[in-house]
Amino acid sequence: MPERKGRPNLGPAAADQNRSALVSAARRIYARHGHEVPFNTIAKEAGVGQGSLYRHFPNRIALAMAVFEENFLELEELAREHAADPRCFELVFARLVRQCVDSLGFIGIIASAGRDFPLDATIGRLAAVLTGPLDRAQREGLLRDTLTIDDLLLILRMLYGTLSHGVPGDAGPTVLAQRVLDLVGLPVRVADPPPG
Amino acid sequence: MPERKGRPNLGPAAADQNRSALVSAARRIYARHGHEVPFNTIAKEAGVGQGSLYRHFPNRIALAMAVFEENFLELEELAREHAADPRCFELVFARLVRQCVDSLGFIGIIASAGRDFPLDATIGRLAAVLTGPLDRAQREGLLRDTLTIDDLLLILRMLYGTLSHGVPGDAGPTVLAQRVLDLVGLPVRVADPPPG
Amino acid sequence: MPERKGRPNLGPAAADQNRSALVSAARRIYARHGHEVPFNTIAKEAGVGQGSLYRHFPNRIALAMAVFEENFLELEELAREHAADPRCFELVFARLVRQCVDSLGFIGIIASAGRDFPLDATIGRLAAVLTGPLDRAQREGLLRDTLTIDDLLLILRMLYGTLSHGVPGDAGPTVLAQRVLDLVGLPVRVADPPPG
Amino acid sequence: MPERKGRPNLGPAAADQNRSALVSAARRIYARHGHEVPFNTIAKEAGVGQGSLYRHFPNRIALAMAVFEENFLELEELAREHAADPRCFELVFARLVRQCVDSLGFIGIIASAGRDFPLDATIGRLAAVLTGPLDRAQREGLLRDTLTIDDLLLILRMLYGTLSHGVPGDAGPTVLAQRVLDLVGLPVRVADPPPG
DNA sequence: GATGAATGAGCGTTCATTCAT
DNA sequence: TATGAATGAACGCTCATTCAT
Repeated sequence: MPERKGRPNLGPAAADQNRSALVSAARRIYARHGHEVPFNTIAKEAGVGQGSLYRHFPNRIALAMAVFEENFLELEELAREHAADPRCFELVFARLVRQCVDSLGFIGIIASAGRDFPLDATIGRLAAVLTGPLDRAQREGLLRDTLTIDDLLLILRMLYGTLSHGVPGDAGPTVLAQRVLDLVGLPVRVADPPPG
Repeated sequence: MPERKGRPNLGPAAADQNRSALVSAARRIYARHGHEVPFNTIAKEAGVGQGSLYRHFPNRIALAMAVFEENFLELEELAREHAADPRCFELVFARLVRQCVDSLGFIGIIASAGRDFPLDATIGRLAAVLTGPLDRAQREGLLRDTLTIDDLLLILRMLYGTLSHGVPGDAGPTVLAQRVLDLVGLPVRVADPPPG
Repeated sequence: MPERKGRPNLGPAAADQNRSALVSAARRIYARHGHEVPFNTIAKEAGVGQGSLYRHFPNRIALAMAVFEENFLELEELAREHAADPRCFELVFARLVRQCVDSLGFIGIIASAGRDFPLDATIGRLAAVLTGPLDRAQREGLLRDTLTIDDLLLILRMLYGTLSHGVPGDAGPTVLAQRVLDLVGLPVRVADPPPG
Repeated sequence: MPERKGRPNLGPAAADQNRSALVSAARRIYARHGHEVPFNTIAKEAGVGQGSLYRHFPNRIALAMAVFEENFLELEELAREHAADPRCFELVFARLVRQCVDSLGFIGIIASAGRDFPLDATIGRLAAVLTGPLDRAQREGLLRDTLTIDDLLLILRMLYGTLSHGVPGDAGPTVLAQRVLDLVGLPVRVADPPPG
């Protein structure tokens, strides 16, 4: 007489559903409570057993990587689509900032992983998406010539660092991000968050 | 059945020594491991019992406050001494940046205290030290007129945010801080850390 | 790095077993050492991890409540069964006294919870079980008319108070309880404890 | 340059003062918070160093004993003064009840000392004070003949037990004590507490 | 594959007791 | 003798991780 109570066991069929439920639960939870919530909070929010969480993502880093993968794909596609557009840089960077704002928790996981996580590949991939658009923007005279990829990476880090420490009376993260970009003199307009 | 062996009890005379031993142990530990180390790691590093740690600093925030108090006094004295100097702003801000670099862990404590710690007084005090020097520097034409106190506070936050998430292959924090200042266009030269 | 050796994990199937093991361990431990033993002594006695103790009973009060619930059900059933019996009061009250003797530790938890535990509902439920039998016994002339429900509650409190402070050379609790009842002139005979 | 701060060290002269300050601080504290307050709370309330507390009373039991000694002297004197009075029992017992109400905390110390404290001597002394008055009262027909010294001791225990577990909405202890005495049929009127 | 109970190491904190001054 | 700082064992509780079903 199995399955007496609790969530029904839907069997293997539910695997994919569970996986995405976990990712979006993580987005919600991390946005609300930061990345230091007990790991199984996410399982609960996703309506999934704790074992399933561990099966899909053996640790927090794996979860973050999954989100980054989505983010990268989106970014790379955007860059490809607008390769010919002189304003490509602004488009891509604005989207990147948007992602950064939306994925604070996942970045936080990586940030606090320290040497447990080799950052090089991720940074390389980020540099790769940005290089083309940056060059182009500089050739068009839309961006000062002295700005390097490393500067952009540092700016991203500043952005994350600034946003990651919420303060009671803060302006919303979008507004704050815009102020940061303005202060470093980057002519990029942060888009509003997607509705929902 | 306490105190059977181990550390000798040096008596009340050691109180002040212990207090400063705790503060400097905290500086060391936080610099090496971030502000999330178990609290009593600090007691161990200071060579002091856990109870003494709690006697001197009933919680992490109290420890941070003690350090901030020292920092503020130093800053306020510096501002007073150089009130007449046109380069006062640079001196004070450079020192502030230095303190920020050296006190990352303590700032981290406050940053993660959230609503448990009323930030207003601290921010007000910071604004108060900076206002005079900022005005003066702008009158002297050493700083662009559009820069507000709020911008400075945001820059400090960016600075802290950037430094607070150490990354394996990082340049030293001093170098990183300098790059941040350069990126936001603040003509301030970060001093080298005091030896020792 | 949990669960490297030691107790085997018997899986969820053991949940119910564990729960009752905890309750009966608590009965044993509280009887032997009073309700102020470290909470996880009970886990150890039950042969169960500390986490399981907290899963089943998030705090001492929850443990006491579980026992009271059992006790109340027993009492209410007894009252129902013997509703027609003129000696119903004696039966019910004797059982109640028996429970009181056997559950001293759990009562102690509640008694020391102070304002953390709203006693009203529990007292109300107790009053409810006793009212019918009391009336009946008075109508039958088996009990003096002046005795109120409040008196009964006070007697119970006296009983608990008396038993709760064990004294080295004490007579057994059953004997002591009987002496208390005799002193207050309640014609109730305390049953012997159930064997085992 | 001794005595830089804090309470002045008055030297040996203050010994007696300190001792009584400690006892009356203990009365206040125990009345307000029960006997489980941290031991040095009493030193603080007395305005005395923690070392002095331990010098005068090496443990809680010693403190309780000191109070009991006072109580016994008072009781014995009262019994002696009124030896000829037929109402001696009532006087003495009422006073005893009053002491019991006022010294709940100290009794609690003893009650929770278990086997660490040999109760026999204390009980013997109590029995000794009560025997004469009890006999006399029975001879006078003021008390039922069946009442033994052991009954009286049990009544005291019931009294303490009842009062020791405060309950949020309780009537004052004096009122409660009276109800207990009435329930056990002891014709004794509990005096009001001494003012102050 | 999914479920969720079980495990126990580890951190924060308190407090009894000691002891240099 | 008085003072009060120092010590560290012990408890409450959380949560990462494992594993029987």
